[in-house]
Amino acid sequence: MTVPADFDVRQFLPYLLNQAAEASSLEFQKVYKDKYGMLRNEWRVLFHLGIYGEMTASEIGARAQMHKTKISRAVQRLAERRYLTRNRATRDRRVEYLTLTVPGRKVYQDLKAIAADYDAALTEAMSHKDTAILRDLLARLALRT
Amino acid sequence: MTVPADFDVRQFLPYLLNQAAEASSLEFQKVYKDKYGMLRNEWRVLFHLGIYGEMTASEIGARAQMHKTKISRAVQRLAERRYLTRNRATRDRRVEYLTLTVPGRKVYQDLKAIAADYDAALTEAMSHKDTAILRDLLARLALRT
DNA sequence: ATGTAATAGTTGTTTTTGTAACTAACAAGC
DNA sequence: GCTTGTTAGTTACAAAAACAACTATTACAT
Repeated sequence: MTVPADFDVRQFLPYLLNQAAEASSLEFQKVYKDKYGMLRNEWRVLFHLGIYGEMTASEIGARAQMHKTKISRAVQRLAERRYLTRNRATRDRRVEYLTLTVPGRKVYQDLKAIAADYDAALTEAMSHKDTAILRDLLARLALRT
Repeated sequence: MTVPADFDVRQFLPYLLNQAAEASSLEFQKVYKDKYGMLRNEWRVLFHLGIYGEMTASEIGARAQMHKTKISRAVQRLAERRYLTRNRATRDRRVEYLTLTVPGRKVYQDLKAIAADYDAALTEAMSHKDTAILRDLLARLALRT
């Protein structure tokens, strides 16, 4: 709890993180927004289903650290667009299994490829070692919740 | 444009950045929200004025990369709470000089101290060298806009 | 001097988010 | 079986953000 008298708020980690997150999200956001009319939460749900296959809303919530209302609305919109299908579980009828449709998987593959390119562009000016450190620290910070 | 077939979207930098930003902002957000009823944009405006002293809204916008409507509304609320005063410039009467009041500066000092502690807690588990890399890369990513 | 464009900041309207309350289904104890 | 508590997901309402249009003032070219 020792507070250095000269602490510079411009170096405050949450501030830097938010700035970097906003700046780096902008360009890619335009892709899924303009090209597919998707919101960020929808893109997140989509890509979790793309990675893990069939999942329930709660499972997505646990993985993505998203609140259930966000997921509920994202799923609704993705279902309207026919990017995923919902299947009520027989064993526990509260639960719904979510699966990407063929068009949904196509969108996922497309966005994933664009994301890969964009990620490469973002890290272009960084050393391989530094980006590894960056990703590791970010993942750890994200888990801190 | 070489896309590795095995690109893992979970490692996508904007995603990691957003996750880390959200997680690390949460706790501190509670402080300025619960203790001072402030929004994030207000805290940002406040701390820019705390650092740089008298500024105009546009100057804050340029430094913080915030849109002018965000600043306008943040300034309004900070003025209502008497945390800052607005002074119309005589030379160019479109411009307003913003300055923290004594209570405003007090709030800034308090939040800054808490931020320092919190920053220390966040980086506790990281090596000094790694946090330096982290801050540097984040700052660079933020500038990329 | 006068019309046109640019800048500083505000306001209004629409989206999106956050919070809390809700329904439906299950689980466990009695 | 029946009450009580828990979980999955949805919906309603309030708060906040995004976006566009606006006013006032200055700058600049003719």
